[in-house]
Amino acid sequence: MPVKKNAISSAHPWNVSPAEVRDIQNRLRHRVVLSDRFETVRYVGGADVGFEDKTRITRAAVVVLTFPELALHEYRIIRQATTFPYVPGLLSFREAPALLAALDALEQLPDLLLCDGQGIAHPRRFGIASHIGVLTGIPAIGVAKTRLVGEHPPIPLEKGRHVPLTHHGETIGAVLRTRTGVKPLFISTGHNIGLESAVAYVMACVTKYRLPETTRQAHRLASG
DNA sequence: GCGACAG
DNA sequence: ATCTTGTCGC
Repeated sequence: MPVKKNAISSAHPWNVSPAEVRDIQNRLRHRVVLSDRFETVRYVGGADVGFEDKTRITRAAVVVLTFPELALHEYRIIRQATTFPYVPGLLSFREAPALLAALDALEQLPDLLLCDGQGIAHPRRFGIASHIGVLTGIPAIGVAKTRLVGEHPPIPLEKGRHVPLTHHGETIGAVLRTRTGVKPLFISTGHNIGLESAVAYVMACVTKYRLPETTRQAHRLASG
């Protein structure tokens, strides 16, 4: 029997060139919602991507954990040919297709999704977390390990402390210390969630490591 | 023209 | 991201 095709990827073209993708981002950026649009969170998801065969194969992993226990409930791994190069600012066109396919295969969609990468802390305010959030409607948070754009003051060393990340005079995210004395994480709204809530949920998903359990587990599966 | 630059 | 060993520090 034919495999059911991903409803989202079939409705949105991914076979585009680096020249026309910025227009797509500028067209979709206006759909991003910066406030909480969800109720009780029972399942939190984590999404990450890894590569095989010298980046020829994209390996996307999505995990669903119970919240607030953070126990693994379900996970999905999708492998497919890589079709887009890595270009700063265009990450979603390289990684989102496989991630959407993995999300589409889930039995239980998460109430909140933590994505590896930026949300609106992006040149055109449309990083991968926003892209996935807008296309799926799932509240999403951008959790990046390093900065793409923006400036910020020094961050206090204590766990939980955070400072605003600004760009062109506007707050686009927060630089969060998830563990005392450890390199901070760059948090930003992806879609359907406010920044303060995003920071709180990320901290609620952190146990004893710098990265939240969602991203840690997704990363573990995306690597092999 | 010279740097910066998610994963 | 991926290719890779040892090493510094709590």
